[in-house]
Amino acid sequence: MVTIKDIAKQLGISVSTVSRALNNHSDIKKETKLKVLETVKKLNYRPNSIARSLIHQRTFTVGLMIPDITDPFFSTIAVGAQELLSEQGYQVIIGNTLRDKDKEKHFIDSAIERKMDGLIVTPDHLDEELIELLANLSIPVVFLRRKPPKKLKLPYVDVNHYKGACEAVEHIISLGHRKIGYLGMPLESQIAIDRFQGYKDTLQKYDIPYIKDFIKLTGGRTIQSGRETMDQFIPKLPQMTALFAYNDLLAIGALESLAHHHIRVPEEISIMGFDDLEISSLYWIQLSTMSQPRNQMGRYAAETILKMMNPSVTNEIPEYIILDSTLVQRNTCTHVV
Amino acid sequence: MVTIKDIAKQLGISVSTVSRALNNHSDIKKETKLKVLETVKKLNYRPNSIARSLIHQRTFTVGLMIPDITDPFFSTIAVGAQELLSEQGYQVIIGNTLRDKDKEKHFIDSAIERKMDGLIVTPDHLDEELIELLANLSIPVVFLRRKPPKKLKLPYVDVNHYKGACEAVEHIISLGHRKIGYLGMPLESQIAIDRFQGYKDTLQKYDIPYIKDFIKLTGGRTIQSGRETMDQFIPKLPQMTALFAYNDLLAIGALESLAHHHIRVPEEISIMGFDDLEISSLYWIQLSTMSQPRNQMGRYAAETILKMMNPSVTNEIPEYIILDSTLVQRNTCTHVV
DNA sequence: AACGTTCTCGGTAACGTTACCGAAAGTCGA
DNA sequence: TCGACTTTCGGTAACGTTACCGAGAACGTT
Repeated sequence: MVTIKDIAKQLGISVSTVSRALNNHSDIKKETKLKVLETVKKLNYRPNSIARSLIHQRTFTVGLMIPDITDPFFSTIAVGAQELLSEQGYQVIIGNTLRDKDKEKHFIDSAIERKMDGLIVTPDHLDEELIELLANLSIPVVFLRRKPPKKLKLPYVDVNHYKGACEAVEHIISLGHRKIGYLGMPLESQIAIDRFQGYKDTLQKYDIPYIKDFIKLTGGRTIQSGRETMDQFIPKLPQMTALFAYNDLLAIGALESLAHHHIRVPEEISIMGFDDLEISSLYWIQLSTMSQPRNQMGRYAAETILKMMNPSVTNEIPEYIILDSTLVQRNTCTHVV
Repeated sequence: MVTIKDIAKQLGISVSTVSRALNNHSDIKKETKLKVLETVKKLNYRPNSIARSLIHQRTFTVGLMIPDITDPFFSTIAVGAQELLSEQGYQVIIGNTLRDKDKEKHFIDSAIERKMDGLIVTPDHLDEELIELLANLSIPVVFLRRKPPKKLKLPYVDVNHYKGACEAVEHIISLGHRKIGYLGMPLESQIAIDRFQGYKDTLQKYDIPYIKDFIKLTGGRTIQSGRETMDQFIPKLPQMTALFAYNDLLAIGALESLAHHHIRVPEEISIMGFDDLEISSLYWIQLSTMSQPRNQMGRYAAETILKMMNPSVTNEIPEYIILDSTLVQRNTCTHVV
């Protein structure tokens, strides 16, 4: 490998002079600087950022821990974060955890040992061990899509799931529906709780009775599980005129089930999703849904971590950034007949 | 930051002894080793892999350059590569180029400066400059989804696009079709050339005349552009009984267009795709297609780069790995009436 | 008791780079 | 021509770690 020493030797000058030439210091003659740059090209020298990192105690890398890059939801967030960070010279290291606890822990370990400058995380398994790990971290951390436990006192970026659910249900109600079901996830995550609460509170706000038979919770977060759960819904269907799903995947699963049972959407039942995935705008689906600003979430998380990594008086670090989701009206939600 | 020095100081021993304790060397007393490990825990010491890299001249990082992580096609490849590499202690750094030439160049630059141990690339803009850059690289490089130019002499992993196209068209023919159109990409990439050639050669093999009007090439690789191009096809449609599309996105665009024009698939026309995306198995689409072993491609690329990074006599480095695609029969391809 | 062997440890240099300090050379005005 | 200042450079130490060599202690053998 060609190093700064080789250049110094070649020109008969010292390494410190070469270093200064390469880093645009002022105390160097223009002539020698040019000679150095010339030799750099000739020898195809490339600075070793490893050595640089060791001195500066900065690696210009940021870790981004997400559950699944295969999921367009998260990859879009990742792209948003990456765009901003790479503009600032940071390398983004994606940790794909597949919602596996050991992988989450392993990634944070690796972030410590590789001396990343910051960390953006969407942890799934936030148990005592992981909290302890994050608490002892000496680098900035931003939470994404999850409020950090009080103990941690870290900034976070999320959308207002509660408000989004309220608006979704409110829209359904504004179309005249009164018998509105909910197809959701078990109340194990805060997001699931918030969206369900939004559903319930909005019903109450409009004096619509809460009917337990209109609620069905699924196991997985896949189209398949949405479909299977909807199959169980079908018998009670005549009473229901609209259904609010926890997310687009479940909604699409429901659409599959309904199509399979020859129940017309939206004529016989209206369906509302949450997320606005790419596939939701497909010709055959055209799902009405709440769109989340995914790319922006990534960007805001990046912006926050940048502020934390480069502290200055003028840069206030926000406690949290809560974004709004927006209603996207397509073809699965219409006036009750 | 707590370093190896702090541990040495705390115990009144030398840093080299601590280092040997941490690296399982034999010339150390069990007693002192235990004391060291104890202090490591007490002080929450973490080895600094940056410093380690500097000495060992290895960073245990591998760069993975892909056009778009948002595309499930590439993210699945990435996951496959990541699985294998992280098992071996490597960190994967994903470079999302968005098919932008500057970003490709920038990522390779960054790979050099950060002293990555290896590189897996799917370059889009393989011009002289980029070839030169790759040629001067002192680290192993594996090409993915693209044959490297002769000048480079690097191993590559790909599927046999020609053979896949042949099998697809052969399957269509076996269903009795003789009037088979092609909806493709401009012949700018090798993949586009191979698939088109497979289409043409198979027609010839079965003495089916090649009709120019049955060929339409699109601009983009999106559903949208597939749809728009299909709209132009519609007038000539009565003569055609089947259509082979360059990939699933174009095929789905075609399905949209056909649905919009109330032309029934597969009753009036059969459609065949290539790639087997997740959405192709959706209830409303059920696209017959050629499935590419995406995860495996990533794994093989990882396996190859691992062999190159850890040379030994027993490990032969393959010149190339060509995988087969497999026919997935769904509902868009049926017997001609 | 003297010897060779094994076990255990410390000191030093090195990886590639930059910060810092001091010194030599050049410049300028009086 | 002299001092003061500026310009330009080199040497050294440091970042955190490991490889290498040599030395002392402990041990057993004759």
